[in-house]
Amino acid sequence: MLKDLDPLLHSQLRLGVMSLLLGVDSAEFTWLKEKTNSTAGNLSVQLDKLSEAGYIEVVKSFSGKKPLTTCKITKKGIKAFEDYVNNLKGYINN
Amino acid sequence: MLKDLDPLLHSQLRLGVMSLLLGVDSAEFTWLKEKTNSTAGNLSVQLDKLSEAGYIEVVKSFSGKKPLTTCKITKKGIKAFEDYVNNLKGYINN
DNA sequence: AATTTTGGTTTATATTATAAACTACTTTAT
DNA sequence: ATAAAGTAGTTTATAATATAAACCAAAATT
Repeated sequence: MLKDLDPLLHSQLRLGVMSLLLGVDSAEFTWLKEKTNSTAGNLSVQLDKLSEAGYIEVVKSFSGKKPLTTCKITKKGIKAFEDYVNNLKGYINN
Repeated sequence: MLKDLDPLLHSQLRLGVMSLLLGVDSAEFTWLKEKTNSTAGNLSVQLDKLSEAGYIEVVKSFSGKKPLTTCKITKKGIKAFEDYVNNLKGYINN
C-alpha cells in the first residue's frame, strides 16, 4: 500500500539539501545555496527545519571575519532519507 | 543538476492518485478515496486540480440513482508523471 | 567616505493542504 | 409515512508550508 511520505523531506528544497549532503562530508551554506538555486532566506529557513528535526547538524563559525555556516547530515537524517526513498518507490515503481 | 519538480505532482495525495490511475483503465472516486486513505473533501479538491491541469479526465455520471465520479489518467498526465519521476531520480539516486 | 558585496536572519505574504461543514439524494427502520 | 442513517460527493474555512522581501552587520571596493 501507499505509505505516508515524511512531510519534512517531501519538499523540493529540503530534499535537495539532503540529497546534496548525502554526497559530501559537509557543506557550506553558500555552496548549498548555489547547488539548490535557492534564495538565502528560503535556504536559511529550511536548514533550520532540518536541523530542528535532527536530520542535519548546523555549525556556525567564522572564516576569518566572515560568518560561515556549515551543514552535515546526521545518522537520523540518513535513515529518514532512506525511509523516504523506500516509501516513495511505492508511488513511482509501476 | 537538480531539476525542478512539478509542484502539481509533488504532493502525496495527488501523486498517489496518479500512481493508482497509471495502473488501471479508470477508477471511481470511492475506490481512490479508500486506496489513498484520504477524506472525500481533500480528494475532491485534488482531483479538481489534476483535472484542471489536464492530467486526468473526470466524468460525472450516475450508477442507478447514485452519483458516480470516474477518473482516468490522460496522455499529458502520463507524460507529466514520467517527467516527474525522471527529475526525482536526480534527488534520490546516489 | 560612500557604495556594493558577502553571508546570512527575520518576518510578512502567498500558496497549499486538509478537514469541517454542508448539500442532495437514497436506503433502512419504525 | 416519516424519521434516522448512509452514500457520494462539494464548498469553504482554517492550518500548515513555502517563498521572497526586507533587514542586519561586517567587509571589500570605488
